Amino acid sequence: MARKTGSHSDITGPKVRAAAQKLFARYGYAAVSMRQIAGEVGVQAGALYNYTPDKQSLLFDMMKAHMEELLAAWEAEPKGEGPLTRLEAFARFHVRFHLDRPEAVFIAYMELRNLEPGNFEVIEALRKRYESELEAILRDGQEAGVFSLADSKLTTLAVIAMLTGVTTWYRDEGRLSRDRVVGIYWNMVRKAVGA
Amino acid sequence: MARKTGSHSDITGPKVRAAAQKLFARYGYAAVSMRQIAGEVGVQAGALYNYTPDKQSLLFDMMKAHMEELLAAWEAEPKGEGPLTRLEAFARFHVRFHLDRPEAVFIAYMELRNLEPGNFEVIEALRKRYESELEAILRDGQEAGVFSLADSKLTTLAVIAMLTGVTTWYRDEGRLSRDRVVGIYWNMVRKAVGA
DNA sequence: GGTTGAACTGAACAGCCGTTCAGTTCAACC
DNA sequence: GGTTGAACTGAACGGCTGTTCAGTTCAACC
Repeated sequence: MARKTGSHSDITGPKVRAAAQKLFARYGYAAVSMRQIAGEVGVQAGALYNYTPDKQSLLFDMMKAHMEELLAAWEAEPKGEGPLTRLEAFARFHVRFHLDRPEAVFIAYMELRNLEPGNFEVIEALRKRYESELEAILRDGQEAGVFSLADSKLTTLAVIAMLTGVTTWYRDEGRLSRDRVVGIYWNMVRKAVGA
Repeated sequence: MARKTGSHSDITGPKVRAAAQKLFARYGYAAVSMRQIAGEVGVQAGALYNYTPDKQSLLFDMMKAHMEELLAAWEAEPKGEGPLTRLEAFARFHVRFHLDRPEAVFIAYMELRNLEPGNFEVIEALRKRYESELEAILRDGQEAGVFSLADSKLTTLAVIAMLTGVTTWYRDEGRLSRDRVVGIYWNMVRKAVGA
């Protein structure tokens, strides 16, 4: 029988994940100990094992959730018609989504090598599925004569690298507003694909 | 009196740096132990301390050397006249330089957070000096009416992110030759800045 | 061929690692 | 108010960490 109050698992569980995300993003997975995470949450290290089977799962679950959220959010995004409109939707969506989750993004790009082989494959597959969304748009636009690309695969990776790079420097208190940054990135992408 | 043969320090020293670079790039600084590095070199862990005062210096010296090599190489690069020519020189140089040193580049971008504060500042300053080289070109081109930029600072970071991204996917055995890749990236940069 | 000293070994140091688990706490229920 | 069980503590496990250092090796020199 589930208790309503007095039960902390639905509070501590998210706290554990939040603490792990914060610390992994700041210091890196390998440099963060379970005791540090526990300290951030306010419990002893042993208590963490009520919420995760091990440290690796903490990383993997967080990365998997991030990638699935990314794919689901893009699927739910209104995309409009035609390659140019869809590319604009993608560019704006990508920058906004990444600006909203700087920690998760940082971890997703930095901690791939700390995943055990089986876990790595899962995340890698999700990442490729996302990349193929952009590549499909670029190929469609290329065939329709809307874009002018030397190589759609290379362009896909170059565009994603450029857009994702926003997280390395953007700060909310900064000189440029979010909307302005999103608009500038979209403009650069548009020009880069020759549209 | 320095011995000519029989002395291994001029062999082991570079070996240590090479092993550290290889392992840091593959598994990350925090995940690599001094015993692993020693094993790669073929000595015991204690012997490493003939070549570095500590593990942190191994990382810092390698990153500092990389950044200084980057700046020196760019300084030595023939740049030509005018913003467009200089931008082309920069783009081609950047991609080529980074393709030649995938491990050092990877470490320089991934291990910043594992630098002690004082060391971090040094590397950060070198990185900013390099970025300002590109920004100067972009501002000159903007003022000369050759480029069309929404924001020179943002464009600087976006261009560098795009160009550096090449190291995440390029493989020598791949579909596209180095020269072809360099040319495609330059073309995307050129279009992105509106030239 | 005896001496020197750079290079290296191998063991030890204190301390932290991820993980386990018997025992304690205490709100929620009967 | 006694019982239950989820949540958590605190100590322990073996093993690994970066670093130190007395002792060994051995090529190069006098």
